[in-house]
Amino acid sequence: MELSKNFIPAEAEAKWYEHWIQQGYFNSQSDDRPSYTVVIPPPNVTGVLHMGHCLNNTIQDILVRHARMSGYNACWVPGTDHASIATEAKVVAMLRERGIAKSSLSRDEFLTYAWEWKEKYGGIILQQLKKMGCSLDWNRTSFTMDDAYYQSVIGVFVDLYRKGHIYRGKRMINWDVKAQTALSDEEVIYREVNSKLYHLNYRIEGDDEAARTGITIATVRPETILGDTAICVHPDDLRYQHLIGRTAFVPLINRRIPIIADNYVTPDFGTGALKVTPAHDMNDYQLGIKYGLEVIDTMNDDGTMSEAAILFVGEDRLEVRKKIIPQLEAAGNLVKVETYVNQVGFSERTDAMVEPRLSMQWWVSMKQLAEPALEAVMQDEIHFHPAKFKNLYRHWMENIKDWCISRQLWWGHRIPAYYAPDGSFAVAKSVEEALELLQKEHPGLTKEDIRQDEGCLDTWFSSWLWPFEVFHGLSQPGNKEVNYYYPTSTLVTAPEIIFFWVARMIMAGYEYMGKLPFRDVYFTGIVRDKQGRKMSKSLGNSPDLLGLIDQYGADAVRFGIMIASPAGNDILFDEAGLEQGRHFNNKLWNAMRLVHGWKERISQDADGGAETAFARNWFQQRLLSTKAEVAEMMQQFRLSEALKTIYSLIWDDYCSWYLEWVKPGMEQPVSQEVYEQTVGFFEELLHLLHPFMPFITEEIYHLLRTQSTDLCVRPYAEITNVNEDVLAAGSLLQQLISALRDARNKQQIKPKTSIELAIQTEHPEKYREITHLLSRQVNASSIQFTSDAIARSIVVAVEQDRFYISAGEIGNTVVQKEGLLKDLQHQQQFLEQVRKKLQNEKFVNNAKSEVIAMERKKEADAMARIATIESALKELSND
RNA sequence: GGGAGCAUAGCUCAGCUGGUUUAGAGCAUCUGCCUUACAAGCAGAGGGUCCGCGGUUCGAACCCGUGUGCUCCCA
Repeated sequence: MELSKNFIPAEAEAKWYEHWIQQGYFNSQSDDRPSYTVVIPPPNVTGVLHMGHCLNNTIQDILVRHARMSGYNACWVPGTDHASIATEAKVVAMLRERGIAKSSLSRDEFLTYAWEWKEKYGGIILQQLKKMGCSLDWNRTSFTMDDAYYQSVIGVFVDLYRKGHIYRGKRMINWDVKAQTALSDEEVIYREVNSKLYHLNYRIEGDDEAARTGITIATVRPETILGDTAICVHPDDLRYQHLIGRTAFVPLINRRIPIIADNYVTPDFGTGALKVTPAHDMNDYQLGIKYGLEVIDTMNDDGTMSEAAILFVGEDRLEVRKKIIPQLEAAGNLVKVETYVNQVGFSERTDAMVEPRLSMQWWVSMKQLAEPALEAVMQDEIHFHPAKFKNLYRHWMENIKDWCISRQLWWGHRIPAYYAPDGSFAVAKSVEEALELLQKEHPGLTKEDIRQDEGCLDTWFSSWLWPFEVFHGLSQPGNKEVNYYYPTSTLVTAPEIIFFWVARMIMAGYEYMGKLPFRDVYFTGIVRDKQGRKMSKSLGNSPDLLGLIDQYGADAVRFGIMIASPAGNDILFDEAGLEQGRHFNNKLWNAMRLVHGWKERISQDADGGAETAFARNWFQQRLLSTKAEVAEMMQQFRLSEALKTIYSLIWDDYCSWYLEWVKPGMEQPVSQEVYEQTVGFFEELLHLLHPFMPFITEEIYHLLRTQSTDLCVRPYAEITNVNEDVLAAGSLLQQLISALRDARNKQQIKPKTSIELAIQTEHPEKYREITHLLSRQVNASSIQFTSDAIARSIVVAVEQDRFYISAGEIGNTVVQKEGLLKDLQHQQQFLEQVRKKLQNEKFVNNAKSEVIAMERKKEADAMARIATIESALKELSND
């Protein structure tokens, strides 16, 4: 078979993904193996794959593939959430393009269009995950608005309402004027904005000095003065003492408002006098309650001024903000204008400037639900990786606020509350049930008389059920599937959604399943660009992931993103990482080509067997010990380190050392034994790497030799004990080869020039087995043992032994001498440090015996090296 | 204003319970090699007051305190 010079990712990726799917490897059915379950954090149905998804899903795939090969029944559930605000915005945009206004449609008509949109564009992201090699069980694809799921969400609402955890209340909320819906606190993004701080003077009732002077407040939202119902000052503020209790007039409309005192006011901000607008500011609202102030809502749903504003009715509040100033100036109320930078909230979905607003909404009271959820994490029933997120979690859970779950949207789970004409309402799963409930109070009521709440529920109110409802844990309680797969094993997510998703899933898990939803939570970092900026659509710094996969291959992309991403630390995305991944592909490919080429050179009479025994024995142990290390790292979710370890095992140990050691000479035959073992090692390396880079490993696995099964489902073998002596002998050899090569380099001995090597040691048996290896690796024509120094040679010291290099002409004694002197100084300093330790009685008494033994060996080695260097120096001066 | 985190080579970062030949990797740099697996490569090298200052300890990059600088989250 003809092998291409380089690995071609696109072909292998398409081929193997299809094969895996055909074989049904990713489909899980409950059986008697232990389960390893992961539910995907459902991406928005509107979403397309970005770097965050890439990182997150690569990690999940690594965990799932690793579990699958470790004997677990691995199940990774895909799906999407309905993303009510984002999807509704997309649908509205689609309708606009077709010339249809949402307001011209009935709810049902609109939803028909929405489903049409969802079927057509929704879930593109799931197709993209396949490109990355994600081993998801596609038979289980879930959606938060699937029929059964929908009913479960409604059921939970009704249940929580009946338990008293859900209530309806008029409260201050964040209002998105574009989407015309309430937003939860988490959906508001605060940004610094250059604003203007207007100083406005309010006239005061009366005709004394104070009244003539008036009182000056400062505001960045002058249009809200139309809703002012008080002015507040600090009770200790000497400037305003005499005004407390008097009456001021709102400019332009001359509403009479009281001047009150409360220590909420910061005297040194602005003028120290605060205008109070209870309907349009969170804090003002609290003041309003405290002092029984009137609440005047001056804004309509769409952000225009309402009738209550008296002026500018029907005009947008941001327009009014500009237009009101000349009028205030003309009326003599404008004192001055300052520039001012403040934090302003914007809608995460529509980017509209969010208006705090008083509104009737549905709430979940969180305190009781939070308790077991906090406990579970603090008691390590659920493990966070890294654990530092426990602090963050605790802080939030201990200061938890009620959750606003209603949204004034149509796309989503419609709130199951039904109103009678008089405004009384019932919460029930169906209109019939609601009618029954309402009829208790209103006997004559008919179905036609009652109407369902127009709003729908926050998307998170459905996704908090995800870990069990994807297995129908609520819709078919206690079914076989949920019993088997729940609690799930590991949740992989971004720390950004620790509150609105992770915490709430934990609450729902305990509330509805009576059990934790997952045992481990792995928090990924946030993917940033090279300059450390968060990736975002508006910055346009998000690379096109599918383009990168085309360019580098999925394995290289997975490698690139994983190699630089320790758990919980942000990663600066750099294409250099992907390049490294591509180089690694190339390395693997070429190692395969080398080994592959030996197949035709296998010969019964080849005498490679004995010669390479040392190398094979060493690598076997090296492989074993690395496998143990990797297993340990996987256990601890140190995935990036595990990958680095495997990378180095393959590149350095296998390719650079092992293959060079066992490689037959030019045109030389290779023994069956060496060939088999080398291929076997290679397979194990691919096996170890497979969860990280599934495509190339599967491809090479099958190119190496005919396989009875696929790598994808090959189980890992038990890890046996490691022979440390063999490892030590190997690393001694490596050290020796490097030192001799270094000496050759420093003396500028050309690679092609062979040397003669003499070894002076008290333990020649240490080297007997490796002399032929050594001679090949350092290009020595002969190796002998000597009891005396060799004249006119370069001496190299390794541990307590000396190695003399002789070559045709060894030139530069000056360079050699300089090098030796530098090394001598280094060794002496080192020895001094070691001795200082050993002479310290407290050290000798307190330290562990292994540590002391190590120090003694360091001392002996250093002394031997110093002696070697000194004698070499003497030789040089004799010349 | 409240909370959390980070600071290690030119750059990006590892370094788990304090002791592993006076701190590791990748990239970048330098030297020598087109050695028929791989120049997307090979063999080597240089490069660090582990942010400053105190402390605990026989021993600190690691633990404690403090200062400085940066980042994030919440209001």
